[in-house]
Amino acid sequence: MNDQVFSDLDLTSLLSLSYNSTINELHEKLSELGFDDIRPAHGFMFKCIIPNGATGIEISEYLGITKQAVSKMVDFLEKSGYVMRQTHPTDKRGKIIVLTERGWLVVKAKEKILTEIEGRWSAKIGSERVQVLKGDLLKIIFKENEGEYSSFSRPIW
Amino acid sequence: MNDQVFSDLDLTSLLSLSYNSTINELHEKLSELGFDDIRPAHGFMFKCIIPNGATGIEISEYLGITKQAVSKMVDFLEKSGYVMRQTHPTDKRGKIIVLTERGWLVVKAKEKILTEIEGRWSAKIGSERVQVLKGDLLKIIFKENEGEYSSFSRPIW
DNA sequence: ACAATATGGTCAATCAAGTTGACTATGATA
DNA sequence: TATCATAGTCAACTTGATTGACCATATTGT
Repeated sequence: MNDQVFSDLDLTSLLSLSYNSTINELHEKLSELGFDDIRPAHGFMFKCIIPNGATGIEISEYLGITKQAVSKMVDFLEKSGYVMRQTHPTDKRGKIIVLTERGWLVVKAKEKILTEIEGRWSAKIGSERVQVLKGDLLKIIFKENEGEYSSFSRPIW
Repeated sequence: MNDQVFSDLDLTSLLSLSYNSTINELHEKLSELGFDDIRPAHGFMFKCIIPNGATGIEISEYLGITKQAVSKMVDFLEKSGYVMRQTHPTDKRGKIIVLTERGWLVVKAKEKILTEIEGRWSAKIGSERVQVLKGDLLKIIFKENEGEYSSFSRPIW
């Protein structure tokens, strides 16, 4: 196999590498803190739940998977103590998924870790450049013609 | 569920969104060109194969999956005409996976599409800024302390 | 030289995370 | 109030990975 020439990477590969290395570091650190059963998709779900809970259907639309798959994920996360199913206040068919105390702990830990990582980047390229970077990425994901953000790709965590 | 405030996204989410939207667009366009059976992992494998072929073990290390999983992928890609297994020139145990003509076609198409996308970005934020962006991302994925690029995250395509 | 061990690849069984389809209970509507 | 729609769960299946066993060939140590 040919060696990868890093200085010649296209933008897509660079985005992939930087994103993946961030997510890997995040989950390594979470693992060290005892949250070793949390996968990226779980954090993605937490983002949908925060701050006031969400129904299974809402989560499934957010994650882009079926409601049955969400139900299985919630089974797992409920068993491991991160979320709870609550009865829906107005709709007796529905349930609301909310974070438990442990769920909030992992969310706080995630924020701390990501802040650290972003801080390391600021130390390396300067915080102004990080702001420019964020602004540029924001412009890039904004679909010029359609005037809205791309719908098929969603942030994890 | 709370609405996503796009202007307040952290860097990780921005990287995820921009990466995913790029990959989605790439595969949509490939699909239109008739390469609808190609998944991102396949393109990743092509990158390892180019330009002189690779053994199954090499590919498995590159992709970070088992050699058995690679073998199945190669079965699929061979059946659909993108790669071939060749006998290894010196090691009678081994085989070399190489691209077929159709395999090269999809690689060329991918390059064209990614160039278009990067060009669109240049048109939007300016090509100098795209260069800065690339340089910054490169610095970010370079692990300062260890003096080497992060090993667990690899580019797709 | 050759016995012991390591390596490349495949086969088979299994696992994990998703899917589709069927169903129940409740809600909304003609 | 009869009908249709919706939220959630159960069960069966699909897919892309895994582990373990195996064969053929290479490499190594004595």
